Amino acid sequence: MSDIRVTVDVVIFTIQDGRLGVLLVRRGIPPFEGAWAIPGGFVLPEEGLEQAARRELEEETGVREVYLEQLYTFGEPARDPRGRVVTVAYYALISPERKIQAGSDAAEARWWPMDGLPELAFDHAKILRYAHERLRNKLEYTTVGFQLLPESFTLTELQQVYETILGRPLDKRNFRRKLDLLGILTPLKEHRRQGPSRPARLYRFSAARFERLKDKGILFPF
Amino acid sequence: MSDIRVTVDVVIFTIQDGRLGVLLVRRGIPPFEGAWAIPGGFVLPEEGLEQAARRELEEETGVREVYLEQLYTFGEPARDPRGRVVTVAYYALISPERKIQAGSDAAEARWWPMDGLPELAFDHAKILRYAHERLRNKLEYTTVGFQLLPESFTLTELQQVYETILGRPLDKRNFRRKLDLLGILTPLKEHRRQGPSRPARLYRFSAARFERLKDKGILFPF
DNA sequence: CATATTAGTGTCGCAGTTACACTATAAACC
DNA sequence: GGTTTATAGTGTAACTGCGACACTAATATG
Repeated sequence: MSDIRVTVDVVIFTIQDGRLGVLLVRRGIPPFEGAWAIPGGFVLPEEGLEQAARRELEEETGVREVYLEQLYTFGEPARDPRGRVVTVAYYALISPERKIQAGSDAAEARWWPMDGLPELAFDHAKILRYAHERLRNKLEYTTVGFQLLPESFTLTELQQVYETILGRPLDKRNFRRKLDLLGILTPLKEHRRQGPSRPARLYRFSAARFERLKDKGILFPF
Repeated sequence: MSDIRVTVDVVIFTIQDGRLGVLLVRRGIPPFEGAWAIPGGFVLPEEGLEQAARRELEEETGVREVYLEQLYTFGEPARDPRGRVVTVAYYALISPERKIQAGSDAAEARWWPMDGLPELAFDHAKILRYAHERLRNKLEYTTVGFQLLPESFTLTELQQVYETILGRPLDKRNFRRKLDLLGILTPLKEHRRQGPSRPARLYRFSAARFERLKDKGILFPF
């Protein structure tokens, strides 16, 4: 009697040539035929919620072991015209190098920039807004930003990720000072050459260092 | 086929003679017969999730219009031995003066201090830990603390609420200075007399003032 | 060799935070 | 009514973190 259909929806963020992008799939059938939707699907009977979200994520993008966090659960009775559906929304961050096969199954799927979204099905516009806001907040006090970059990156690239998501420019020297104080970056020997200018040193995120800081309650202050 | 039972559980916090307290109900039937549990119940077919949580809250305590926030959704396949149950957990804050009728229906219900909990049913210990942590975090940057106090209160009482939940002592002068700077308290004419000592001035929270600050992005820094 | 382009670096002022100790007031007691 | 007792209430100084700000360094390109 009080059984309800339960789905997971996964907001998959990435960095799209300097902008924040999100993966959407196009609906081929009503309701909202032709509109775009957040990838998701039913939770299987023997499957945990996060497990279901990871399965959906892998089906859509082919990637595993990415940052994934529960966002919120949406359950307005009228959110799906076909009947009662409660959806547990997650969001994931994947680095541009990994977004190999957007849309492996038959459905049409593509990346959209967050500042130029198409028409969205159901209450998915609301879910996306909420996910974006959560990401912004999370960025201010954690290191999730690294999840959106490849393993090695330059400081300028890292700063651009932060500026993109926060939607405001950051001061280069202040940005670098804070990173330096945190001591969570390991400089590499290599440099990145691009165009007629000084090459930038590559760094990688040193998770071990970060874990120690996190244990002391020190987080990421941007 | 992928229908799942969906419940809401509501962690109801209050202040218990200077300590953080939570309302629990005793289970009269297996599984976990005799153990204590977070009040909750099934989501009705035509009912939103928050609406369901408010209904449970009112059934247990008789109070409405309290602070209520979605906490997290727990859905491990094995969390309920009777079958698949996904629970959307909420937490609520109610002031001591309002906790009139703990356990209005037949079930045994009582307040427990968070630092001396009984044995808990299902994964409810985990849910409580998570709720406590969320409350602590929330307290650091919002004004939810006021929700746990009666309409008028002394500064010492307010400070005790913060110390109780944060689990650390705060400096009296610094605490008062911050409140003064925020300007969200209105002093009243009355004082509270208790025992052989100087009476403390009563204050009340001025929500209007707070809303203006919130709009500017200024929050509560403890 | 000159030019263009991005990388990389230090300081100073301000604001917010912490640490810290004494006086004020009313009730209770004798 | 004077003394005792208990809690309320108040200011300052050092420190720390944060923002604002401009020039030199290194390589590719033509």
